Amino acid sequence: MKTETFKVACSNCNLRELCLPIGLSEKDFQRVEQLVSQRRKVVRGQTLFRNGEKFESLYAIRSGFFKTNLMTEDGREQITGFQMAGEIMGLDGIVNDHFTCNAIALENSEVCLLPYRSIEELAREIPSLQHHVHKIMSREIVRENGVMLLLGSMQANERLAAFLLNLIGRLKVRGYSQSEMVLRMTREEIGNYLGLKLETVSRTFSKFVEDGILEVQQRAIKIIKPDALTLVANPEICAI
Amino acid sequence: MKTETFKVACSNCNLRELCLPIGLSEKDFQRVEQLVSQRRKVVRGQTLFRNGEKFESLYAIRSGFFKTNLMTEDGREQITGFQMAGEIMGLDGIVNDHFTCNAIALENSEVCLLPYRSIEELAREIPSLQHHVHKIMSREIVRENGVMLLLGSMQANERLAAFLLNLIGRLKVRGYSQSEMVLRMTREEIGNYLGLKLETVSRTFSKFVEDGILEVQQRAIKIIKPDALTLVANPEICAI
DNA sequence: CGCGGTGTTGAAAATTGTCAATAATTGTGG
DNA sequence: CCACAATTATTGACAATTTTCAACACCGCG
Repeated sequence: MKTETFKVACSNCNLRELCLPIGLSEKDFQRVEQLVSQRRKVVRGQTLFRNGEKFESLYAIRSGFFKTNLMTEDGREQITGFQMAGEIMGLDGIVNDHFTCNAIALENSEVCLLPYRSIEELAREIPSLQHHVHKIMSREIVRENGVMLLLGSMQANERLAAFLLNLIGRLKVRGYSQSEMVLRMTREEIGNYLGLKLETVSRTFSKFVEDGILEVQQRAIKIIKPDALTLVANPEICAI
Repeated sequence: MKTETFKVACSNCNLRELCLPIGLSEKDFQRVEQLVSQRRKVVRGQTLFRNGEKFESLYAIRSGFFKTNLMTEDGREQITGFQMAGEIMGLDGIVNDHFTCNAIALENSEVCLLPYRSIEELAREIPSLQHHVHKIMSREIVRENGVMLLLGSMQANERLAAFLLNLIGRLKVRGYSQSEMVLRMTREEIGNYLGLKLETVSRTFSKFVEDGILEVQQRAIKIIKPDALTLVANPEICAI
């Protein structure tokens, strides 16, 4: 639970265009960088923050992979998102000064602490930072809207296809292959996020392999026919 | 599509504690009020804003009732929320300067325009307004997390129970009865929001009536056993 | 090398969806 | 104000998708 302090956080971080607004002046950049003075390592399986805990910082993922989830009292889990490097966690904590979900590392990870009060202060002085914060929150709202569409209107194969395309797209932005990836989560976690049981996820993977759309070796996924996958995820195109 | 201009918007509005931060100084209150200088009437069925349209304002509902939805190209709809007086719409537009969903009035309504650039400016000068904006966005994120739990992990009867309790709770805050309400949406719209077909919604209503939990006359709902409804919505309590 | 966690697959069950008929309600125009 | 049409809601019978339960295979690690 200890938090190490570093001198410089952002200058040498190749994710800064994801975390920070572009076009900051040298001076403003330094002020923001000063704000991001603490990092924390989170080992696989460890909880970064949990429901009910006091909210004081947002967290930017420097490296690694997380899930956020809600747990009901009767033990049901609902995963609300998978987060990768450059993404921000903890926005749910702002409204009530307490986190309302849990964030758990799915691999050994490192996060930068973004003390919320300092962000507010600085955002008042740097308009582009202010707008950036708003955009990050708005983006999360739009993402969740998309998940609602997925959960509310799509079938198992459509959900999984959309999920895989989403993941690979985000990996592509970060410079990874757009055809291959290694999943960080179990079938059960995928199913949980998508509102399906793990067996359904497994079966759907098998069907995609049968159809020659994917190659699957456990968690290693290779997309053979990206267009076919897109077609499954977006039935509207199919209607042409 | 015309927008009328009024002198005073917030002073005489009994929803201001929902829209605006509390504890504003007289001076700051006036500045905020000046910002909210335009209103617009939206008749039942009319679209307030739609996907793709340029984003320039948030909208606060002064009176009436809305739904927001996503439409896929193949004609599928997903309702992402129902909004009532005092609630804010349009947060999805910030990230890309364009709305990503549609807002449709479910009854004759009136909204206040909150020009986004002006909000940003003023938020830089009034910390409590800044924090209030952040809280509104954070609250929306938390709400959507809850919907994900509902859609991903709950069964038809649980979904409907949670939905009804949510609606009646929000109405209660606004001074309405906590046991009776008139729904503003069709069974199809309820089902769409909850990831169910309208027949399933109808059947579930009938079952609740059978069990003596509700009285239902079309859209008029009376909650006879609120505890039983809570029990259906929150199975964890049942596990005691 | 064996064990625990993870993943796959089959068969049966359950929930929800689909299709269809009917009823109730609301809106519209004469 | 009434009649008719259109929309909305209810209910039944059957179908489809997904879940449940179970058995087994695979992988990584101590």
